[in-house]
Amino acid sequence: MLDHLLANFALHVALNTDERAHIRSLFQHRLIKKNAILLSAGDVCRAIYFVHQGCLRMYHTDPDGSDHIIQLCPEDWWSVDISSFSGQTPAFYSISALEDTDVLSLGYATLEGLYEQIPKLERFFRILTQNGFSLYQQRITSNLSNTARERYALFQEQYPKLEQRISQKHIASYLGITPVFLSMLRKQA
Amino acid sequence: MLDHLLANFALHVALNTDERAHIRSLFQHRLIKKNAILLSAGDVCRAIYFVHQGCLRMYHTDPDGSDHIIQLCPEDWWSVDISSFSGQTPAFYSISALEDTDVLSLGYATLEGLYEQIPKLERFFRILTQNGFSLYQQRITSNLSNTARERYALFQEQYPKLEQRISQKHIASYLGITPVFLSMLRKQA
DNA sequence: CGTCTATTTGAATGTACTCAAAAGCGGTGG
DNA sequence: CCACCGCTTTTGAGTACATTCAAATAGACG
Repeated sequence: MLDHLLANFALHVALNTDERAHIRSLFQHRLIKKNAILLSAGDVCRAIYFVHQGCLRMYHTDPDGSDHIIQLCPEDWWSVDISSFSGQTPAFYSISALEDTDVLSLGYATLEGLYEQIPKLERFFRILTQNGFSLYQQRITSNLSNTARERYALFQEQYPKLEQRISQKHIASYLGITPVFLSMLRKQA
Repeated sequence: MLDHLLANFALHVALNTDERAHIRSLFQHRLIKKNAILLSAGDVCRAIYFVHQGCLRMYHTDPDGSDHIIQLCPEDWWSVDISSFSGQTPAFYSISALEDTDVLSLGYATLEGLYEQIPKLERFFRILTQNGFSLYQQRITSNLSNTARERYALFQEQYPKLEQRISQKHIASYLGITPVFLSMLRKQA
């Protein structure tokens, strides 16, 4: 279970045996049942989550009551409301599970301590954040220049197989269209 | 000129006199004329830019030839194609000046060296990236849940006075609508 | 099974776009 | 200093993409 996590760290920084053992000892395992809520908007996001198996969604519920998914997190993705976590302030987003999901979590104080103990991790999370930053830029650009049909095709490329695992209404929410319209797109595809 | 820059660093990390002097010595000043191009898509983004005065835009030109602005950078903002810069690979975005603009630039190798010399800066840029990350999340959420009219109102709040400085077609490009439609929205406002 | 939610289908509507033409504005050169 | 050229903005008509509403069907879960 922790091997996936360590492999993820190894993508950007080299860790020795002691460091790996230390990191292993700090992450906590949690099983999140399908549809269970890991973070509710308004609460403080107290941990970052690494998805070992399953899938999380991070989303915002607007005043009309409709959800908009900002991030889908299948295996090996990190999920956190970064603004809430880094300032330990109330969250704008909620996080819930789309399938039964195994997550490894790391609390705020623990991570701040880790930055002191293993400064390389500062680098790791800077790079991780940069990559996410870059992905969001591409998504904005895609939302500005592509039609719903094109964005749907991109979703299928970027998340292969995920379409079979989660409901259409969640895909529609990620794409920024209505489930009704997605159904129509699929019919004509 | 460099005081704005140092004040920006001071927002997230504390620097001593020596460190400040060292940082001052490494940034280079450049004046970018209105409409001049600082980075062309396809080239490698070799530096990060801090805007001292004026305004930059970062944008993508799609296959149809239309531009989509991903970021507007007035005074005290940082601009860089992060993906191109961090991997020193060809850029997806271009950067150009919307007004005559004073920028302070820091080259790739210089920054990597700085991370070694002053590890606190790793922290600074992690936080800077986290903040940008969070802003992009909000922009995606806004694009998904708000109409063009609402997004225009948000733009006016988020960039007060900027509307008077740059052309409507660039505002439209940032909002993801056509200049024609923006003109119509303003008329009805 | 029965209930609840998700998906499909169709019709009417709305938001934003394209195309085209006119008007406004800014810079440049004579 | 004015006239001209090119680019931006405005205006209007017609169109396309995506939504809402409503009802029927299909699936999931206890």
